[in-house]
Amino acid sequence: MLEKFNVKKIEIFKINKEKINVVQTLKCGQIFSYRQITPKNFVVFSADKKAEVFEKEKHYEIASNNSVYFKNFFDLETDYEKIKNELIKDEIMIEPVKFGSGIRILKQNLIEVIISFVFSANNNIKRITESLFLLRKKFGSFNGFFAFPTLTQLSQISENEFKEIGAGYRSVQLVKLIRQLTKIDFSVFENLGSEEIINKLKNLSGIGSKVADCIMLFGFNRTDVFPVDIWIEKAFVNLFKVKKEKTWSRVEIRKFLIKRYKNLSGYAQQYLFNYQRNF
DNA sequence: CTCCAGGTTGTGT
DNA sequence: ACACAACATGGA
Repeated sequence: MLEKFNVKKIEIFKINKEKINVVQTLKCGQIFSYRQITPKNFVVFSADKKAEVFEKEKHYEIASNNSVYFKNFFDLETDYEKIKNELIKDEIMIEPVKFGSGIRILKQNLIEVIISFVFSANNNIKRITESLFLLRKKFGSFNGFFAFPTLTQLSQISENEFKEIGAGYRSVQLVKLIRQLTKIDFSVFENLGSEEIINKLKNLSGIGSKVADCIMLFGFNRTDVFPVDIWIEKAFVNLFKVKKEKTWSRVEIRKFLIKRYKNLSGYAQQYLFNYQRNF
């Protein structure tokens, strides 16, 4: 019946709550493209795909016509118990890990992550979310919902149109950035070391050290990076017993934390960010 | 009115 | 290499 109209069938799959806390995962700042309908019902958008999440007693029901994509998206294969047990060997991490124990790092769409985190610079989450919603609504394809604009669609957007959706002074950077992105073959990035990719990213308009690290973590799923923003600065001062006379730069904080958490830095960052922001 | 928000950039030393 | 003001915008 549905096939006649070339509509993919909506599938439902379940995720045990041991595996993930969807509320924590969506609200910890890594993703801007979701909506909370009721306390137990969320809609998540990624690129041109959509999933609806229903919280039940002991599991979540995920309804989507891209179930394969979202099974990967929620990062269900990674052994977070192992990661958390390793991290809490550091006493400082015990509370943050306990507080955000259901957080998973989502495997998001690369272009969406890049554009989203350029919007995030010197901005607040409420405004970022609103701007990105308007971006999808005004420039994304509609197929029951508004998809994130493709690179081709993004490259049609003018500086003024970016200003209209609240991008502010980032509008110039975004237009430049998108032009640069169209000339990049990201498939070769997979084989590069993290520092190499970061250097390439930092050459792009609107991308500095922190946004580059976010792209690494949320777009490339590299966990040997540590995005240091205002909240990590606060967490660092509050939780780590460092000399108070010295004022630590973000570069120094990043280096200190990566040396401490190594290839688990990205996970540690999410726990600390979430703890500092929401506790 | 001033300060802040998941910072980056250009310019100065 | 590091420091620092300027940069839109809406909310507190």
